[in-house]
Amino acid sequence: MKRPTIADIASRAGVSKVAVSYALNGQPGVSEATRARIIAIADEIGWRPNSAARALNGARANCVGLALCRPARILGVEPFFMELISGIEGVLADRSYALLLQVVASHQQESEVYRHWWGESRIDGVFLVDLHYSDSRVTELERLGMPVVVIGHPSESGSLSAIWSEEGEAVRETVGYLVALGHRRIARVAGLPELVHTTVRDQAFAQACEGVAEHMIVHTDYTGEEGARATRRLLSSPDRPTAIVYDNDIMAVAGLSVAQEMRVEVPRDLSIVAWDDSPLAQVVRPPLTALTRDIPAYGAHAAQRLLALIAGQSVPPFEDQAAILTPRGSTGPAHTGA
Amino acid sequence: MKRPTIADIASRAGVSKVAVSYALNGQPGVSEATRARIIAIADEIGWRPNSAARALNGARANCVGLALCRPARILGVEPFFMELISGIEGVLADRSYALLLQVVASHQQESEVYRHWWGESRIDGVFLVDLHYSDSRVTELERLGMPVVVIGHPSESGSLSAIWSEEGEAVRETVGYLVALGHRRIARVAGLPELVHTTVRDQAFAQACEGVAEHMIVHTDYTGEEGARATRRLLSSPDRPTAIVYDNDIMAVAGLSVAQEMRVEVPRDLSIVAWDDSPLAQVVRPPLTALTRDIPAYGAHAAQRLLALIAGQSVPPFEDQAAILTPRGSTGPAHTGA
DNA sequence: TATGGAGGGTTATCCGGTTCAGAGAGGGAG
DNA sequence: CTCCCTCTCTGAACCGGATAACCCTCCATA
Repeated sequence: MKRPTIADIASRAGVSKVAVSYALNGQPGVSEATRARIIAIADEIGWRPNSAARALNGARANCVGLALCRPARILGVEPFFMELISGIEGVLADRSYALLLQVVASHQQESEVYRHWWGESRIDGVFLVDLHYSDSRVTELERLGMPVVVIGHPSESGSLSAIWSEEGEAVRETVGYLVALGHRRIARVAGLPELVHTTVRDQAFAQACEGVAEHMIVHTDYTGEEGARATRRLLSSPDRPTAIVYDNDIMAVAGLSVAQEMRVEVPRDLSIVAWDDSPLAQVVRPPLTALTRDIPAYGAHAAQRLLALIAGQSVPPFEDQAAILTPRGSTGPAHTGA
Repeated sequence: MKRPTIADIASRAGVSKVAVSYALNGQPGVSEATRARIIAIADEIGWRPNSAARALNGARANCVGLALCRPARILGVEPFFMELISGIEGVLADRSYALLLQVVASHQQESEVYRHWWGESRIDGVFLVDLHYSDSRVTELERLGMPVVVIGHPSESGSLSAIWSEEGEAVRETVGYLVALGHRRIARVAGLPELVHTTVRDQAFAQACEGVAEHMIVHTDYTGEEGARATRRLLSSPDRPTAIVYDNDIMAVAGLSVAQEMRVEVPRDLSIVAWDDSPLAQVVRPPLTALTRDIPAYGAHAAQRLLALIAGQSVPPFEDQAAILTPRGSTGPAHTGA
C-alpha cells in the first residue's frame, strides 16, 4: 500500500529518477517518446508528487491560510464567512491551492497560528480579516515578511496589501434613500465597535445624516439577541426612530421580530434595512431591504491578489465593488405619529 | 530572513544536528544540560520544525481534510457546516492538527481532491459528509486505505468508521409530541432525497405517523425558496396539514413567512418544527420549536475519532446524542376547521 | 577528417529533519 | 589493571523530489 515515488516509475521505465522528474514536469531533457512512456506509467500506478518533498526544495507549499477569530456561535450564523470562503476556494482550486483553516479564540492565538504555519513552511501566505484599530496582527505579519492580503480597510493595514469594499458610498445611498422616504430619525444597530469597518460605517452614517436626520448608533456583538435587545430599547424610547439600519441580517431579522412583537408595523411604522443580503433576508415577511454585495466575488478577488503576491508580483490596494441597496418590503415612507 | 534550521542551532550550540534533533524531540541521547542549552537557543531564534522535512520522513502531515460538495449559496446559509467545523477545529487545534478545506462542485471532484491530498501526503485522514446511497466516495476511500471518519449513517459507510446521530428517535419524539397536541395531518418538508439521512428521517417519519396521523413528504434542496414553495403548496391543498416539520431552519423560517402571508396563523392554524436549532430559529416570531443538537460537539467527536484512527487505534461506530425537541411558540394544539 | 552543437540522459548534491550504527569517555566490578 | 557497560554524542544514510553540471551520441558543417 506504499505510495509510488518517482524512483518506482524510474525503475519500471528503465531510466533514472531525473529523467522521470523532467518528464513529469514538462521540462526539456527527455525525448517525447520517453516522456510519454513515463507519463503513462505514472498514470497507471497513480503517482502524485509528494508535496512534502516538493516543499522541501524551496518550492511553494501550494497552500494559504485563514484563521478566524470569532466565537463559533457567530460564525455559524453569519453567512459572510462561508460565502467568503467559497469565493476564495473557487480561485484557489483552479490553481490547486489548498486552504488551511483554523478557528481561534484570540488575536494573540491567531498571530501564533500564523507564526507556526509560516515557520513550518505550511503556507505561502494568509488572509487577514476583521481588522482592528492598531491591530497587533498587522505588525506581526509585517515582521514575518509573509505574503498577506488584508480583507479590510487600507487605513489600518500598514504595509500589507488590502482589499476592501467602500462602505461610505453604501451608507450614503441608504441614508439618502431613507431620507427621501421622509425618515428624519434613523438608527444604526452596528456590530463590534473595535472593528475598523464598524467605525468607518459609523462615521459615514453620522456624516450622511448630518443636517438631514437625527441619528443614533448602538453597538452589538452581531448576535440576534443583542440585535433584538437594541431594537427593543430603540423602539421603547420616546423619540423612537422610524428607520433602523442593521449591520447584519441576523440582527435585522431579530429586529423585525421584536417590532412585530411590539406591534410596530413594518414598514408602516418602522423601516428596516439589513447590511449584507442573504436568502434569510428574503424569506421573512416583509422581505428585508438589504445592502447586497457579491461576497464570493469579494473572496475571489482577495484570493487572486494573494496568489499574485505569492508569485512575487506587487499588488496595489484594491477597492472592490460597494454594496448596492436592494429595496424590498421592509422599507417604506415614514409615517408620522403613532 | 531565512528561516532557522536545526543546523543553525547545531552550529550555535557547537553540537551536531543529531544532538539538536534529539534534544528538541525529547528523546534520550543528550544530557539534560545540553538539551536545555539547545532548547534555549531554539526558542531564542524562533525555530520551528519544517513540516515538509518532517513529513518526508514518513511522519504524519498533522493535517486532516474536509471537502464540501454543496453549492456555496447553501453553505453560506446553513449554520450546520460552520458549527461542525468549529467543533472539529476545537479538537484539532489542541493536537496542533490543521484542517484542509475545499469546496467542490461534484462528488467526482471530491474523490479527486481526496486522491490528490492523499497522494501528495498532504493529509493523514479525512471526514466524509453528506453520505449518499451507494456512494462512490466510500469505495474510493476504502481503496485508498486512508483513515476516514464518515459523518453519517453507518448503513452506507462500508468498512469506514461512522459517527452519526440517531435520527429515528428524534423523529418519533417530534411526531409523538405533535400527535399529543391533536395533530392528525402532519407534513415533512425534507432535504435532498439522495442523502442517506433524508431517507432515514423519511422512513422514521412515515413509520411514526403510521396509524396515528396522515403524513406527507415533500423533498427540496434545503433552500428557503424551495421551503417556501413547498409550504405554499401544502397550505393550498384541500386537506392541508396542521403541522409541518422542516429539515432545516432556513426552510422553517421561510415556511413561517409563507404561512403569515397566507393568513395561516402560527401556531393556531399551523404548527411548525425546525430540524436543527439556531439563533435564527429563536429570533423569529413566534420562535420556532426545534430539534436541538450540539453540532460543535458532534464535530468534536468526529475529530477525536479521526485522530484515533490516524494513531492506529480501531474506532467502533459511534452513535452520537440524538436531537432533542425544544418546544417554543411555533407549536400548539391542533385547531380543527378553518 | 576534425569540430561544434544539439538532443537525451546520467551522476552528484541539496532541501531539513529523523534514525541507525558506532565511537569515545567515564565508571563500576572482578 | 582489565573488561564491560552506560552515557553522550557524531557520521552517514535516508525520505522524495528538484537542479546544476557533465557525458555520450549522432549529425551537420568547415
